Amino acid sequence: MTTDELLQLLFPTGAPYSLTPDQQAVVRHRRGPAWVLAGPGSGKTEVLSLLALRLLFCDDNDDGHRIAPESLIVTTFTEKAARNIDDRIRRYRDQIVAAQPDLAAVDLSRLRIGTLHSLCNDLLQECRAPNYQNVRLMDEFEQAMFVYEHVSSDPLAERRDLWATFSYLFARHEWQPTYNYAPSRWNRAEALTDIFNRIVDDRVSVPAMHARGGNWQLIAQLYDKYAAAMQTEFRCDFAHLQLRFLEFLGTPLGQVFREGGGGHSGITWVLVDEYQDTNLLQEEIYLTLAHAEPSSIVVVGDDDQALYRFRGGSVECMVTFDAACRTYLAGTPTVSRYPLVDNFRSHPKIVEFCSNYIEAFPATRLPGARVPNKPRLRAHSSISGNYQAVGVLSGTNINHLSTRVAQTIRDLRDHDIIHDYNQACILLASTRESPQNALPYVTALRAAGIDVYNPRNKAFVQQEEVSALLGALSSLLDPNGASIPPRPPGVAALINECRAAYDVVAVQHPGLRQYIERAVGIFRQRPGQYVESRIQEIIYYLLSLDPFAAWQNDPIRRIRLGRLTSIFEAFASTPVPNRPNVFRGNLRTDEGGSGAMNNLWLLGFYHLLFGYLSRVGVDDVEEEVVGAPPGMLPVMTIHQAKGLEFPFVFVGHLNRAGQISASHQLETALSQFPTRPERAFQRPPEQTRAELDVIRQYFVAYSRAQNALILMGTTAHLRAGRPPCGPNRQWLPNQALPL
DNA sequence: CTGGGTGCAGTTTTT
DNA sequence: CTGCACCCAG
Repeated sequence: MTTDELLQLLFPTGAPYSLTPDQQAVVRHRRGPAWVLAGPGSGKTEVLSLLALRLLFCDDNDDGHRIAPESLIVTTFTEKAARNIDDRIRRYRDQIVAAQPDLAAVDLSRLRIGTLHSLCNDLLQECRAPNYQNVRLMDEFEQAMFVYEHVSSDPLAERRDLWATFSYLFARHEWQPTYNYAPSRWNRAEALTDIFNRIVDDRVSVPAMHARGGNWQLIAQLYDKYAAAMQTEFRCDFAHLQLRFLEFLGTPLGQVFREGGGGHSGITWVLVDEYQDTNLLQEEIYLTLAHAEPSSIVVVGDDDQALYRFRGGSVECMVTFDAACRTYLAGTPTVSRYPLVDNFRSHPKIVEFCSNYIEAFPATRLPGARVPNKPRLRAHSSISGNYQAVGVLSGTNINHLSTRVAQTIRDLRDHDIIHDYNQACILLASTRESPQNALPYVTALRAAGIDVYNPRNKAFVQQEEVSALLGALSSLLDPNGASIPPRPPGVAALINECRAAYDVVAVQHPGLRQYIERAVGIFRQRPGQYVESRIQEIIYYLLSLDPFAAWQNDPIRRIRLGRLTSIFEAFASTPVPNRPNVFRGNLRTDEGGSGAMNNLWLLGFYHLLFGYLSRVGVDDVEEEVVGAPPGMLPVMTIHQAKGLEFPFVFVGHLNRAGQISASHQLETALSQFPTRPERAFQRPPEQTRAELDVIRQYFVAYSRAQNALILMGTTAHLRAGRPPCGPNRQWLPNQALPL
């Protein structure tokens, strides 16, 4: 099948939808590196999927053959986006095979498609990479626990003067450089975790840190200790997973994987979606994979939609992709540049608004902020009509504003402008239901009789079954609550909340209460001893008793309890240093015979487990289906809405200024030790980077809207004139919504 | 509409 | 402690 035949099959003449010449150019890309600059709603994922299909099914490729599925890597940043590409490829494949049954021989199960993390994990195991055998991959909580156990109590990490250099890693109320003591052990563990992840994601040279001496040398020593502990304990974190893969690519085995030989065909094409969220480590992986000529690597992204700096994402990788190719690739590669500027999603006024917005800020014109000479977006959707597609909704204060928003959405539904509440969406920086965040909106909406769908409200631990199980465990292991730490207050409050939740449940379920009382009695008779059972077994037993057993029949409650169990599992599986085969899950009773566990153990239990739950917050259960259930109005974070679209989009939190965060400061500090100096970026100052991050975040929010975009702000928000509202407010519509 | 005093609350995102 | 939101006086 030729490319022309493929396109004719999928988009027959006269069909309502066909590819534009710009899109076709990407699908027909022949060889070498390609840089696809895709604006919002430009069909970038579609184009990338079609390119993959062309490579797999068409025989008019550069070398006149179809690409073997295992020679093609298709990857992106989030699970959701990866599934999206996978679904599209499979759906089109069925159409192709229906028309040409002989193409059923193309085995898509061998296609390497997924997030980079999952590909690294799968490929390292498939290739039996020696540096990644029998390794347990740690999630964020396990990693922090691991650092707590193995690094944070090192005398080097207890030096106050060390932390004075990194004071920005601590919340103001946690620790300040003026204190005459070091930050708490748990705070140190979290700060070290941040630094270690950055070192790996940003390709920081640890030898250069050693050579610098002083505090940098201390950090380098602590990092080495962490890396060594992971080796001996057979653990790996997310960042090191990718580093292991990069190391593997440099070995002889890895070279066979890349370039073929011994029955393998090698990797010939690398397609990357959401490239604006790539970091330096990932960049090096992609370009190492594509190193050999003709280096067919296709990256697709929008530098204006970069959202993930906190995770090491460097928009500079997208902005300077041409320079990266010259650094890493063999020969002198020509980078083909494909702008996709046609927007198929939004009303022309919204498209114009978004273009004006992104160009209104002087910061976006600084070198390095955006891809040079990027063309403006062009409206190309079927949505039209001469109505006010972009408007402002304001109020004197947040409650007044929320009431008007709720009333407006109610009116949209009552007048059948939308047929279901899930055709509208409220986008906020944070959907936590606290007074500063989503609470006023959610309260006003519920008062107006609108059901709200807000799964990312961090309310997980507030759910009855979760707090009751935590409370039951606390009551079993610490019957009088004697070991509850008074500080930090948030942790103590959470523990007491959970115990109160258990008390309520215990009254109605004598079986549960009796089991716990019996267990306390047994512990009392065996002071100072290790207990036969581990904490996991106690939890499974508790789950077999009512009300937990009955709650397992409710699908949502069962998922919540499952999630809590896996958090316990992470907690319990952390090895205790210098004690072979002893884990946090092993229990030892108190010397005094009080029925409680060993006091030190309990402090860890409270500080680590409850501390984690109270500080980080765990999101409540989310539906697998994207978008809100029928009849419910979604309240979402902007990150969550990435890649989605809604007819009516309401955007709030227009007062969020660009705050310099720990990420920005760590990024600056570590950039003095580049592993690859030729890829060290000339970045704008921190304040400008922070401002650009906010501008981009709200660009994502605004470009979600199909039919109408409504900006929500109090008069004070709108007057403050900070991004995302200012400083040049010419782009703001001068007409408020009538109400 | 703006500036200042008072009072309250206390990041967010993912693998 | 700081920084914001809100309210009120001009």
